[in-house]
Amino acid sequence: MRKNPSGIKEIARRAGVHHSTVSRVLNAQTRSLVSGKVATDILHIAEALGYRRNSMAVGLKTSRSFTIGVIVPDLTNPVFPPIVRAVERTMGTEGYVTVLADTDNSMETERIVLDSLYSRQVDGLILATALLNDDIVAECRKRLVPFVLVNRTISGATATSVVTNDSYGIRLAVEHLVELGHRKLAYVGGPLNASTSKSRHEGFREAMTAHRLKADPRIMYECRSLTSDAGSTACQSLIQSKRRFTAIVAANDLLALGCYAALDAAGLKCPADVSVTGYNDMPFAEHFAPPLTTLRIPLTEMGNQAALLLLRKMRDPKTVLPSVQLQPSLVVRGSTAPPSRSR
Amino acid sequence: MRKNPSGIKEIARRAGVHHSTVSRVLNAQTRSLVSGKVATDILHIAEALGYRRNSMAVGLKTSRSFTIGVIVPDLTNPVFPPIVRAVERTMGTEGYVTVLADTDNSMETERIVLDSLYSRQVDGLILATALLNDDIVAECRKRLVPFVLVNRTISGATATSVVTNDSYGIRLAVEHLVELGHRKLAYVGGPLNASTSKSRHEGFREAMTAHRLKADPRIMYECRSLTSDAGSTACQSLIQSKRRFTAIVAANDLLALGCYAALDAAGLKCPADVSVTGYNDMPFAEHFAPPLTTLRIPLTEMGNQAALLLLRKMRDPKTVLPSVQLQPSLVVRGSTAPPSRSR
DNA sequence: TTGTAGGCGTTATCAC
DNA sequence: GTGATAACGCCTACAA
Repeated sequence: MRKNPSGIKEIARRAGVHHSTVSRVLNAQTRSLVSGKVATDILHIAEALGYRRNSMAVGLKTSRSFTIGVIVPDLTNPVFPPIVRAVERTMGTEGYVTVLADTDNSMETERIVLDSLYSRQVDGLILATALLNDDIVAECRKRLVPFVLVNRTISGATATSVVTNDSYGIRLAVEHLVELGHRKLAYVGGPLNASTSKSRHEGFREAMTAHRLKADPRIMYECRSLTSDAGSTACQSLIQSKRRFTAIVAANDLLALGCYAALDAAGLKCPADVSVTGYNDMPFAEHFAPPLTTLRIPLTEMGNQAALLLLRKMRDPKTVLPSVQLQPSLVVRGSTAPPSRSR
Repeated sequence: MRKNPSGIKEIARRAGVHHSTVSRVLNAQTRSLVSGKVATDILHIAEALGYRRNSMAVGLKTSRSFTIGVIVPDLTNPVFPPIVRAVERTMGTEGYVTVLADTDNSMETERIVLDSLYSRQVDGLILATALLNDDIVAECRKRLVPFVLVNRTISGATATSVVTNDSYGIRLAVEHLVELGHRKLAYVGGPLNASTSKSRHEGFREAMTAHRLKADPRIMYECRSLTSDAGSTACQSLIQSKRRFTAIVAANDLLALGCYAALDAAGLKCPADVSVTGYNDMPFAEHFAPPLTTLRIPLTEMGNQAALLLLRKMRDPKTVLPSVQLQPSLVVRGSTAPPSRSR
């Protein structure tokens, strides 16, 4: 009255061999140690029994779970699904399974999640949640779990990460607007404790300086979150400040969307009165009203690269892997136009 | 030279007790069996050692992994992230971890994924991929894994599922259009092997009949996939057919978006020339040009309910759980208006 | 080429 | 209340 009538022992019993032989056959690497006939026999029996190896037992023995964790701050932010999907797929082809965790932007739930993942013996981690100085990352290091950062990195960039060149991206946006004739550019950015927001912020200032324009801090906003609402609020203040501006550089598509709303509410037309640029080229950005001029970042590519790096790191934890930086590209659509004379 | 110097045995050694005692303390349920003093001692040591229970060992022993799988056809379809997120969160509070799998709409990868999940001893499954008669579902049944379907169900609805009332939703759309004065309604739907598409299709015909209108099969399309491209192609054929219609009922927001594109390409204005309704109220639908009139379905709620049902089923696999049907609600925005005189 | 034996970290069932 | 021991399903020297 065995519980699982399809374990390795059961197969051994039916094949009339010892279960260690079965084990060898069932592992591709050691299969060659077993005589061809016995091997095919065993394979057939296993097939007939619908045998599936018990990964918990394997994991316990080998202390490898073939599981990785990916942690995102908010899956409903359209940036993440393509990344997660790419990671899941790439890892899947190598036999890894992906545990997804959404921290809802909370350090505390991130810590809980991390604990849960550790206790599940994940072989590696992909973090899309890194802040500039991030305790969590420090802890991953201490625990010696291979990990790679994606989208954001930490200060000093001392961990291997896959990010895009954010300051360059913003520079492209600024240049585009300047070429259109804009001189008074406002900036609506995200929280400066994330590398992306920080680099974009800095990129904005540098690009302005490079064009001998002034990055006026009075028309630069730092939103607390990367949401449409936050962008809307910022843009509202901007309008109420009565300072002159003919274009808004937003550090994120959602923020840009918020700007749309605020402009609209104030009776300002985009792009006739005010041009707006976003960042990320999120899905469907081309369908917005107006279609959003923004920076495309290769999300799927980021996911793939991150997975590939993690795979290498898990294979050989000692190697120091180079970080990868991908290039954003400007996608010009309907939200930018030459400045209006009247502003 | 022990490998993991923070296992239950190490704690036992330091506390000068047997490791089974430690085990008892570390399990909330059995803690009361141990004397208070010993218990707190052990807890402290565990804390100091940064002890995390090894779930693989626990799983091997108890044959419960505290892991569930959620399988989606395409994570970049904006319907799924909110569902997945809700599932992950609800399961998380009960100590379960969520493995995400994206099948990319392929039965074959779904089967592979499923195998991988089985071998990981998942305690339950949430499937967002069900087709009307679905081998995969049949297999889950055979394997006796608790599962619940979400969004789509199977024919006969013989599995517990959390879905919305799709035919009712489409009826709302039709009624809205009829009230605006439309009589010639075209329909752009999805593949009929999914319950959602089928119910919406039927809902359309029923609603038309109920209003003494004809659901003209010559202006009803069945797209092969629920993508913007497919919708665009369908709408293109519709336009080229030269048949009269003043409104399009699309069975999905992405299809509706495709219709936007095709109308635009043909020089037709929405809603002035043609009204369009979608389905799902995907994120940012209100930002489209024009803002999309569509049916809102409670995605987060669906995820939560599915998780809750699964939790109950895992607790007691014998109970037959009732399916849940949620109601969609019409969100009227800018893509619908009274029909133009000239059409 | 195949069998033997021990153990991965934990829980469960005894006995003390 | 606590300890001893076996077992979960599998892998892996080592022996034969």
